[in-house]
Amino acid sequence: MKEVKIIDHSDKKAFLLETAHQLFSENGFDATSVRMIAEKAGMNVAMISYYFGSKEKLFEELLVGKTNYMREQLTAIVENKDLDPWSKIELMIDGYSDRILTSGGSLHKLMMREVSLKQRTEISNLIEKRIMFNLKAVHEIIVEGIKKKVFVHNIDFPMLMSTLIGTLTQTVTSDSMFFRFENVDGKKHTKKIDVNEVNKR
Amino acid sequence: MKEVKIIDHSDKKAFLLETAHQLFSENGFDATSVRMIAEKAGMNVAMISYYFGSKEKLFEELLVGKTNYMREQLTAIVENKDLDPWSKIELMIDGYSDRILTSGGSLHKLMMREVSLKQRTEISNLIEKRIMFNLKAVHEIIVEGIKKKVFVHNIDFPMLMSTLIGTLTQTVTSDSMFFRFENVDGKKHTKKIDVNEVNKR
DNA sequence: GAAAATTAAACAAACGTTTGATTAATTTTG
DNA sequence: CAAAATTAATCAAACGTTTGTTTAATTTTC
Repeated sequence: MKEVKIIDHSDKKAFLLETAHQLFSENGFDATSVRMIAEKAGMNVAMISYYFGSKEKLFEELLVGKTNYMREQLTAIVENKDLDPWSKIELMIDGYSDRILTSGGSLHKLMMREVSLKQRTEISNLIEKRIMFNLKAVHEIIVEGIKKKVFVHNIDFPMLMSTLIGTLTQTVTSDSMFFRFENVDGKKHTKKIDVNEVNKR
Repeated sequence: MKEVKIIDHSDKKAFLLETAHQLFSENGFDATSVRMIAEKAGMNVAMISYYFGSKEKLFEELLVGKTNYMREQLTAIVENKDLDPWSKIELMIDGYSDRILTSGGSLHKLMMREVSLKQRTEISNLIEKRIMFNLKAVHEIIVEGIKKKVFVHNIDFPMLMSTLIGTLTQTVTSDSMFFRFENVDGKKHTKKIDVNEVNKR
């Protein structure tokens, strides 16, 4: 009889993914070799091909996995009838900051870097698709807000998003530069200012 | 006899630099091989080592050369006594947009990508040094503006610069995404909005 | 004809991936 | 239930390419 067949090759697979995530974030996709990943994970190189098929596939799986959670969370916020547009926006930004920007390897930085290279078209398209989904969610909220007259109408949506995401990316990417000047008080600063940023619109 | 000498000796070096600039921008540093550069430039691979010593040195020389012009232009603006702070800011942004963002291979994108990888520390530091110089210039203008009471005081400078540069970078990097939504009317749009952005502060 | 420029060829190192063997666990047989 | 067959996981080694760089020979230049 067939009981519960828990072949837990998900443990090692997950660990490989997490290790790759870290290394990709630090060095980028190209400069991270499969041997580096395997070594840091304490496993054999062949396991990467064995589990994922290829280095690119590993990256894709990493991307899909990491963005899935946020995806769910996002749709939940959008479809929640009990929240007004303002709260939705705030919840969204909070979630984004916490989960994507600050989490260990900074997935956001990694994604932005890869999408800026049109070289690996497969991966770029995958990332774009995922980001577009989130953009649509934000767009919906804003449209709803306009309809309910909570927002001033005629917002330049592309520009707003460029500003928002751009600022976040920039802050994460090169805090070492800009914040070498003065009055820094940590990461919370960023989030707050960004909410204000939205408010101004 | 040699009539028109179309091929100037020093031109080849410059041509290599220009070709490398284009390829680096498209594919990134890692994914651009010296053979690609040489082939596209119609020269032998060994010429890169011959002229520059190494691939990294080529990149550094490219960086220094491309940023030097802007550097001069920038100091000229800052030290110009006939300009009020507002004009200076506008001139600066105009110059930046035209020369860095829109020019062929987008040096800006390339620099931002490389600085976000702390991997090649030599190059990262070089880029950071160059950018810091420009930041200081902008900072001076703002300080001057505050002293002359033209700007509202207490500007959060790091945040301002993050917003500004971040937005620009984002727009250049992924216009394909954000502007897939609506009301786009070209690149001029970006520049204008950014000036307004500054105005708001 | 010496110096500089340019070339083809070769270099070791690193890359991602495949292979064939080995182990251990599980399932199928008789 | 034990023996045989099958499966999944893991490994070291090697695969063929490609990488950046160097060498040594040849051509171009002045």
